[in-house]
Amino acid sequence: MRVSQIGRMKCPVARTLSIVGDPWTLLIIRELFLRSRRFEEFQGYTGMAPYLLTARLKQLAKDGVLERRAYQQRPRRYEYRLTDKGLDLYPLVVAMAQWGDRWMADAAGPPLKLVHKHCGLHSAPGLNCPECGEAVGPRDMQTEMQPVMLADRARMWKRFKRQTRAA
Amino acid sequence: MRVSQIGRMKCPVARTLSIVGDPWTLLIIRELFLRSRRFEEFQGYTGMAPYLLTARLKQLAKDGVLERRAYQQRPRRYEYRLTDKGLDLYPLVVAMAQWGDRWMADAAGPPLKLVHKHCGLHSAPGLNCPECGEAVGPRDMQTEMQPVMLADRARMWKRFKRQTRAA
DNA sequence: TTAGTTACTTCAATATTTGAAGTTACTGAG
DNA sequence: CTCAGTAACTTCAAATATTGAAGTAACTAA
Repeated sequence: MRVSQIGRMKCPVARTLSIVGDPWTLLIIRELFLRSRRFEEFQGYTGMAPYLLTARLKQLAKDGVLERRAYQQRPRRYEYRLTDKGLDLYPLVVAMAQWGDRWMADAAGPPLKLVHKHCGLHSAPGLNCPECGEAVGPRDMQTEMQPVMLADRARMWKRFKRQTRAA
Repeated sequence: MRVSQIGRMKCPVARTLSIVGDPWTLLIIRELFLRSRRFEEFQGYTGMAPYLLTARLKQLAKDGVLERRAYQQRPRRYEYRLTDKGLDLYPLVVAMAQWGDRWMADAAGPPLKLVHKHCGLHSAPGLNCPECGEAVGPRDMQTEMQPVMLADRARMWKRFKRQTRAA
């Protein structure tokens, strides 16, 4: 299977990966949340090749994660901004930031602080149940694959077994 | 800059990306949360080439995200399990699943349901402030880059400007 | 003896990424 | 009017990574 086919899986994680499952793409999204707007800023702060940056920005615009718009005419210059769809990636970025702080920290301390504007708490937000408010981890949740996903996985498994038998 | 250098940035998001910023890697992690344990399962349910799977599993074990251990001798067979470091990626996976459900859904309905064992709620958990309990989005948080990160970004910007001037 | 299982490895063809350099369309200084 | 500067790209060849198909190793069970 090709990377480009991942989005066809009947799985919400795979579908998300098909759009933001690439390190450069996620760095661009980080930059957008850090308020970078321009091509040059993305290039400078991520270090990626301009060719790749162009390709990724184009794809992200196509996917509706960001919007490209001219911020001046003559010479025409563009800026890039997160759409609502893009802004909704916030939990994903926060989850990455938290994990990095917890497991990849160095002596210099956390490079980034998140402050809740309302209560002033200096700490990263965590996952909570919207009903009872409790903090949740993997042990607290039961994962139930629905028929559509089970069928898709059965199909993949069958295909895999067919292929290995053929060899 | 190369993808392999991303982890050197003084940014928790970049550091996390250096370990799980790859679509195949994240699919493996999804599988682990779906209780897949064996090489064959990863191969079958992700569709990835065995060569790549070997490489990714080796790297993830090296990074401490999962553990490889023999579940039988003669013939020796291995299984892979998330470590605490790996289990702590749960918010990331949940964030991807939620975003996929919200923005990439199709008529068949959500492929995956998460049930909070304690209160029985069928819904995905969201990001909340650990202090005041409020749900938080990008507008509710203030992002403060610390000196170590600002310095690193200044260095990257300078390098970028130097390079473009040279051309 | 033969087929089957599981966990890989090898390889050549194909695709993507990288780094360096070049292009376009302007503005503002001298 | 010319020349340096800026922002946003494009082009290209070389290096690197992925793909799909096939093969291997070490067993077990019929």
